[in-house]
Amino acid sequence: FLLSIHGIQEEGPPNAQLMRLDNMLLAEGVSRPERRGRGGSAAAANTATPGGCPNDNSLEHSDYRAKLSQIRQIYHSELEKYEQACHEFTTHVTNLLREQSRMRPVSPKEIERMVGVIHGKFNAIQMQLKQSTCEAVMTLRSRFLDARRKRRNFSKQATEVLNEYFYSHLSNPYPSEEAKEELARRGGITVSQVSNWFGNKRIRYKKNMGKFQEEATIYTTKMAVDTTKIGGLGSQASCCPAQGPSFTHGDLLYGGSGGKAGCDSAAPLSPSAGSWLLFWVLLEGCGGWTGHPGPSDAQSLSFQAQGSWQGATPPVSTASPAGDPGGINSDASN
DNA sequence: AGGAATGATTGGCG
DNA sequence: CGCCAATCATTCCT
Repeated sequence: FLLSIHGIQEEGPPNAQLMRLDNMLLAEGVSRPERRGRGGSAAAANTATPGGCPNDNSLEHSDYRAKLSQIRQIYHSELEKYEQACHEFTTHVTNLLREQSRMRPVSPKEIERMVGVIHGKFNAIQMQLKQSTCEAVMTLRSRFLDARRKRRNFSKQATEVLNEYFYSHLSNPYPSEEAKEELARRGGITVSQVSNWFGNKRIRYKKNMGKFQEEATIYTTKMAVDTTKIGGLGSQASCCPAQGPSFTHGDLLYGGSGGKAGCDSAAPLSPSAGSWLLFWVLLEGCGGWTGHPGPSDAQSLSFQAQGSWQGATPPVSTASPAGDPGGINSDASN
């Protein structure tokens, strides 16, 4: 008899929110499809059911699913508890009123009203439960599904491969789709990870080339050795900084403001380096990355002049770590 | 603990 | 659509 009353707790405004919560819980697979369609007792048998998440074809979120399942379990056990309590309370109050009806007139209307109030209270509690469950799910989602939170550094192999390509195509570090696939394959990562890596690398290299000098020399020399360059001159071909031996970090610097994107804009470079850089610039067709990815993909002169792709970055100069010359590699062999 | 490094995401642009 | 720049969030390193 207790499910006969249903009209009373039809609150207007908060209903929308409740709908939202219900929908979300449903979407997350937290609440069951049938939910509380019927009276209180319906929810009994579902606590332990493990399966049931519909569209969750998870790849590796077993952990996520475990946590979600935990949330669901708590949600249902709480929900059941509330419904049971509601039921008990309702019968209790009903009985009480019925008993009182022997002493004084108690209209059925009054009973109904009472029951309605009780249900309203318990619904409010359920509402809170749903809300907090939603919050928990949201938190969980952001914790597990947001890939940023699961970042792992790439393997040595992957960074090796990527850096190798980057520094050997420094003049135009924009791998084609095929190249990306190849790099992804060799590094054991995905193509989009390769793209991300190059995006990050370009911007960070450009932003602070000094930081990458060592790395650059490492990879360029490695490359040079690897390719068993042309002749004795090969070593210089790897350009200025590749000459690791002469000094630890190339400390040559480059007037930050100088280079503009123009082909022969190398003029304002430091005096000693100017000729070399100009040479390389010309040799490279002065292609900056920013310009055209075009034909400059020649088998990679491993070096390029600064003027090229990062030329357009004004803000660099201040950023350099205290006292560190914004050093770019430039020729220092003399 | 705190900062540097680093992978991923977001918004804007051509 | 790919890129850049800024930003986030985590991991690594001291």
